[in-house]
Amino acid sequence: MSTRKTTPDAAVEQVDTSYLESLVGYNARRATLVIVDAFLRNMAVYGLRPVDFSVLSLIAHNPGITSRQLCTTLNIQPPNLVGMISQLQRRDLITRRPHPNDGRAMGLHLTPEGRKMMKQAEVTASELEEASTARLSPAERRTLMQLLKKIYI
Amino acid sequence: MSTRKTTPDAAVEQVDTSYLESLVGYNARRATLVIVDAFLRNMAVYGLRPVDFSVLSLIAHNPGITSRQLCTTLNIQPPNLVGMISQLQRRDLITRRPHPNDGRAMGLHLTPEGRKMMKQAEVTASELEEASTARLSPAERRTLMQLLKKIYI
DNA sequence: TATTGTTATACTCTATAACTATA
DNA sequence: TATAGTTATAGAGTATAACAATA
Repeated sequence: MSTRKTTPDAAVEQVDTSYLESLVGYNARRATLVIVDAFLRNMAVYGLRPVDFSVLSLIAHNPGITSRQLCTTLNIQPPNLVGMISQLQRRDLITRRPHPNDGRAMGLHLTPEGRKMMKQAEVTASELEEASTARLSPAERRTLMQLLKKIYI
Repeated sequence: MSTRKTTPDAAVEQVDTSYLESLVGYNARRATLVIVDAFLRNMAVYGLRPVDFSVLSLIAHNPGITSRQLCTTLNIQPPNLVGMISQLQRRDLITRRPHPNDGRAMGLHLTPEGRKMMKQAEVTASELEEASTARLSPAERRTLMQLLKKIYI
């Protein structure tokens, strides 16, 4: 049997997070959550979540893109895109036209209203980026994106 | 009425993602998903999701921490932590002991089995970090974490 | 009166199986 | 036989309201 005295429990005053903060994954997740939160607040006026903005932005810069291409690019499961597309169509932000080469697919395009809204939304997104990275210099911001790309590309 | 000819739709061959890739939020989210995916695969042998690992790691480095402190530190809603804690307790990885100063709270501690498992799990997590950031030099890895902290702290 | 931990519950997000129309 | 889009559905993740016990 042990002769060591049993130390009474002490309360934790300050939580030590140094180990978790030494992990890239933890830091990347925390930073992402902060930016996504800011995005949700600032994009609420357009009624756009991050995924809606990504979808509309890809359609804006790739007129005629198909749902399949959106799914592959954004890692969305096809069934989960269906509702988003029909909602954006009901809001008269996008139209679906027959694909020129593939009778199974539909090409997605912004409507004039969609174009007008995205022009403003991309300005808001840029302002939001500036605010989220306010403590970074332009050079640090470029470095950060290069390093993040080295992880996921 | 317009005299402009209607251009027939063209198919999108290569999806242009350059705009999205100019946003820190997009890059941070994509990098996080890659690391989380690797985490899920490598930590499955321990039956730990990222949140379980974070909780156990904080308990390991802060013996006696309360549920409330875990929630605040990890941005978890208290009702969502209850199930995790009881599951970790059922797996005999943690114990709950009365808090020394606060009769409402319970102090959380690792069991010997919990300590043994987390010792291995943290080694796996470190290996995983190395693999996820294999294309980064040690200096770049340090820079990346500094820049991410500048966003979320 | 405020806080810790809890239950119940709802809402969102994500994933899978199976179908149709076309390639 | 494979692929684009769709439906139905299940599971995981996240959020809010309300309560008992204690501060």
